[in-house]
Amino acid sequence: MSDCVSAPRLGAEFFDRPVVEVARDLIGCTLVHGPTSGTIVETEAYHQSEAACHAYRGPTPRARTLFDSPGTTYVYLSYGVHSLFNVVAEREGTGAAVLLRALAPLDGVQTMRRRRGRNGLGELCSGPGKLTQALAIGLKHNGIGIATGPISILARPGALQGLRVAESRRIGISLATELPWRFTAAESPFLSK
DNA sequence: CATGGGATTGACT
DNA sequence: GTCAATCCCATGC
Repeated sequence: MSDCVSAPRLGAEFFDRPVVEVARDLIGCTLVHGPTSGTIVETEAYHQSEAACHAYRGPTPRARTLFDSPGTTYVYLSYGVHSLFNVVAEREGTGAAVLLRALAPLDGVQTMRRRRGRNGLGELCSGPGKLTQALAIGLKHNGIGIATGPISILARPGALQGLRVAESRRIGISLATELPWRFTAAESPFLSK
C-alpha cells in the first residue's frame, strides 16, 4: 500500500464503540478542515459515568449534543474564549465524547500561522484551543456529522501503523482526575503544555 | 433573574 | 511562578 493515496475518511461506525477505545485509536489519524489538517497526537475520553464529563448531569442544553449519534461533533466555548472540539462516541442516548487536544501540523501551515498569529510549528496546534483556532473550528460546527460534514477525520495512514500510544491522566480538570483517559503519540513534540 | 465557574491561553512578575 | 480575558451555561433563589 502506498502512502501517496490518502487514507479513507472515518465513518460513524468508528465512533460507535467504548469512548476510551475511540480516544486511543484516534491517535495517528488526520483531522481535516478545508485547506488545513494535522495528525492527531493527543486525545482525552469523557463519559457520562464520571463527573468531569459535561454529560454527567444528563442532557442539559449544553450537553445535549453529547447524547447524539456517534460521529457527531461537540464544540463548546471554554473560559469564554476558546472553542474546544470533540467527537461524540458510543450509541445514541449515551453521553460520551473524545476531546482532541493536539495535532502535528500537516497541510495549510501558512494559513495556521496567520490564524494563530504565531510562527513556530510547535505553537500552532499544541492545545485544544489552539488547534480549533488554527483549523478555524468554532461553535457553528457543533452538532454536525464527522462522516459527511465539512470537518473530517482520516484513518491512520500505513506509515503510522506502528505508532506507540501512551496513556496518562487527563489535564486541566478537577474531578475524576484518577482516570488514565488521556492518550498521546509517544514522544511527539506537538503535545499540549 | 443573579451568580459563579470552567476539558485554556498568553502576557506578565 | 501569577493572573486576566470573556461568555455560555448550570445552579439556586
